[in-house]
Amino acid sequence: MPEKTYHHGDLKNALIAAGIDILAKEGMGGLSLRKAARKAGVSHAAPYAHFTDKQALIAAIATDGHSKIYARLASVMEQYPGDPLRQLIEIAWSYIEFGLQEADHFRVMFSGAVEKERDYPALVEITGKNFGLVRQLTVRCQAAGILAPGDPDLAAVGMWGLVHGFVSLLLEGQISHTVTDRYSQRELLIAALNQISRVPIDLQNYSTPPDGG
Amino acid sequence: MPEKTYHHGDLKNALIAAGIDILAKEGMGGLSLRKAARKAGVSHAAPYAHFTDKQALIAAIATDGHSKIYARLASVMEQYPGDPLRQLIEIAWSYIEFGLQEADHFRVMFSGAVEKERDYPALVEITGKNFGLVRQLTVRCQAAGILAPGDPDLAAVGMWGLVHGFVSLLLEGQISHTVTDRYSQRELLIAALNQISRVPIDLQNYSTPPDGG
DNA sequence: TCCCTGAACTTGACACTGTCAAGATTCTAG
DNA sequence: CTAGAATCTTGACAGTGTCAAGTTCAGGGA
Repeated sequence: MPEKTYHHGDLKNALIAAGIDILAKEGMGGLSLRKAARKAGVSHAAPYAHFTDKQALIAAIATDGHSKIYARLASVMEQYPGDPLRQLIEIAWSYIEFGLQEADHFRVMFSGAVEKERDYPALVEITGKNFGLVRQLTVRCQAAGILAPGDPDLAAVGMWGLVHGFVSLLLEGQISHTVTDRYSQRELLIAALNQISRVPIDLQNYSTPPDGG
Repeated sequence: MPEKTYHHGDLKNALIAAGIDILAKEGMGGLSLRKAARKAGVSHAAPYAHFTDKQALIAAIATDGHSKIYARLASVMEQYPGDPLRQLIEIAWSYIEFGLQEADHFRVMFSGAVEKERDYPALVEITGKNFGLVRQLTVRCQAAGILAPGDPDLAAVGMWGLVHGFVSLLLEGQISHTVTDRYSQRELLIAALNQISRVPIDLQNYSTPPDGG
């Protein structure tokens, strides 16, 4: 049990956690430094000992989100070694699940909430790591004939773009309801992937994520 | 020259224009109702005669953005009748140009800044119209063998997702600099489109938008 | 042991924001 | 011409990001 001391002990992480919580419950508009401070049980100016800015807290929250995505994707990657098609599908699905479940956290990461990423090295590093993972997946899919051959960087941009754009449009309600009413999100994903896949993906075989996912 | 009268005359549109201007110069963080009011030369509470909320102004700005995109895309569509491949490429390019040139306006439209689109019928209508246009393009591309056959709604989601995701990732600096340093945005787009296109798109032929675009 | 330096935190202030209520002004339908 | 609606102003309130000054506390050197 943490004693109530003058020094919090782990305020920085407590503020990040509080911020993520506020984000989940009230969305971007409800997120404020003072509210996070209140939630962590400290005074309104305490955060300035750990974050230069509100921007800095937001950047930390975004960094946390990217780390969580990396952990998810890496875990899925390990789960299906030697099956790049399954890796592609389940990694995309995992990405989408995160986006839909943690919508506002996802938005903080990809919606320009962090105005100058350059200023936050940890953020730059983790986003680079994520791109590397996507690139790695791309290379394997190319070797397996799932994706077209060519510069893997270019293929990675196309593939990731497809998946990311799909979540974004879904998240912002840009996809007509005449479509979303007729198909499940999983079906929509498979269909989207089928547009870049060189081998046809049979909906039957991949209609649901396998158990133990 | 507009006289300085008590009644502004066109305050609603003036506020939208002011908002767009602020967005372009200071980004989302700099946008406030009071600043827009100041810019339009009215008192700080005047906007409430035309917008119930700050959200309502943001929704109006988003609606304006979607209309502008629609106008762009429709114009490109007319420019190349009977050439669906060119339509696909130049529509995608035009979409991307808007996103990159009017980055913050674009973000307002696609980043959850409008929390309840449902409440803004004009916004819902124009986004539906845009999806219709994308769908129309998709059908033509399918007929020409450029996109895989099948439910055009599904194909539209995949195609639009690809383009939209590409802009979003570019805009938020998620694409590794090792990639963006080596290729122009136009090249990246062509490469991305090549991943969903059934017919290979020769970079040579489409490296630049044709004159008069 | 004492002190002292720096980090972590509090208190108080400032300008700015979204929003509401009350009043002033102008437009327009009858 | 007049009544009511639409538009706009003024003034207020709570909440916000941020800074400056002071308070508490942990750890190291004497």
